[in-house]
Amino acid sequence: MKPKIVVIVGPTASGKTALSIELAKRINGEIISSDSMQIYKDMDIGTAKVTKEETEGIKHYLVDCISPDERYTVSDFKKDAENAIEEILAKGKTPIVVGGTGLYVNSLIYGIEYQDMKFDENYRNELMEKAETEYGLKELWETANKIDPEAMLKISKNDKKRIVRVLEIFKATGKTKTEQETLSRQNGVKYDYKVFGITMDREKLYNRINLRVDFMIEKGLEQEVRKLVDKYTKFPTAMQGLGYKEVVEYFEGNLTREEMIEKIKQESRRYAKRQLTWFRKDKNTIWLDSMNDMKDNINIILGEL
RNA sequence: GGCGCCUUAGCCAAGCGGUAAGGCACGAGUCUGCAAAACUCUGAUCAUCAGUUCGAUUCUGAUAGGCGCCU
Repeated sequence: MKPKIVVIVGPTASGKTALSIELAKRINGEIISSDSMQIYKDMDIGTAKVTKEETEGIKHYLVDCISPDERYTVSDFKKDAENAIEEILAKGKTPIVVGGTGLYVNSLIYGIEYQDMKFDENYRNELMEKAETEYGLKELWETANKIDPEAMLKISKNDKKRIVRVLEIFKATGKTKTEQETLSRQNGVKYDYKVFGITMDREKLYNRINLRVDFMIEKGLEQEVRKLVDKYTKFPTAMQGLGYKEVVEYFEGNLTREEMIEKIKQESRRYAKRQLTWFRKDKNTIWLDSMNDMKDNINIILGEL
């Protein structure tokens, strides 16, 4: 029988952290974060990373372990998360995967196997530069369409990132994206994942997000970003983090402080909406209302294990 | 009190006689190596009333609201 693994997903500010820690205490579990931004060091306030006190001694994996100037991707996550799962299982404990990055979560629950493939920075830059012009982008799309017409059926002609990706895969592996995806599904899923999603009345959620952003500012988000840009010179992905890029814009004088705060709130709300769209798609997810008593939600989870 | 200007979807904003560009937000959705990213879909009869006209958001007048200047 495959080991059972609890997965908790939900939009930002829905209360995933608190629920997961309570659950971990209850079932002798340890937590694996599936959050593409909390993985970075020196980014604590803006990512609402769990604090030492909040963990109540529960061990967290994949939090605070990558330098913001490093490149980290789903495939790294998949590998690291499975290692963590093995480590936790070896201790006789239960792994609890918690986080809001749908892409990362899917790599686990659908058992997607990523092939070894080196990242060619120059090639990407070259393609992205070409994609900047309307004609260049069209050309890239046509090239991609010759290589993998099946994949292009689902990719918009304006979707620079995905068009470029099709070409990157082909250059690096000689295989098409479609072939690559078939291979990625060969091995099947290793564990018995039980996915729980946290929901909340939309208006309440948006309210919580607004308050949380105000709190981040109060706690010194601006200083955190200042230190970050002073300490590191490049940010392959970390600067995509919500709240970070907006503060940088404010530093550069492109936004007033008020505008910056408003923008972080708005972008966070939109992010939460996209997360809900993502998680709703999986029909096996068991939904928990965040407004319920936490004990009740924990009991629902226990009932499924 | 006088003179002038303005009034287009939740917000910003083109059009200025032939039956309403665009951007943002909201909502819905996509998602296999940047994913807190990227991308897709989706809304109005033009402040109100009356007139001119084959036809008005576009012209005229009145009314309401706003802005500026003057006394």
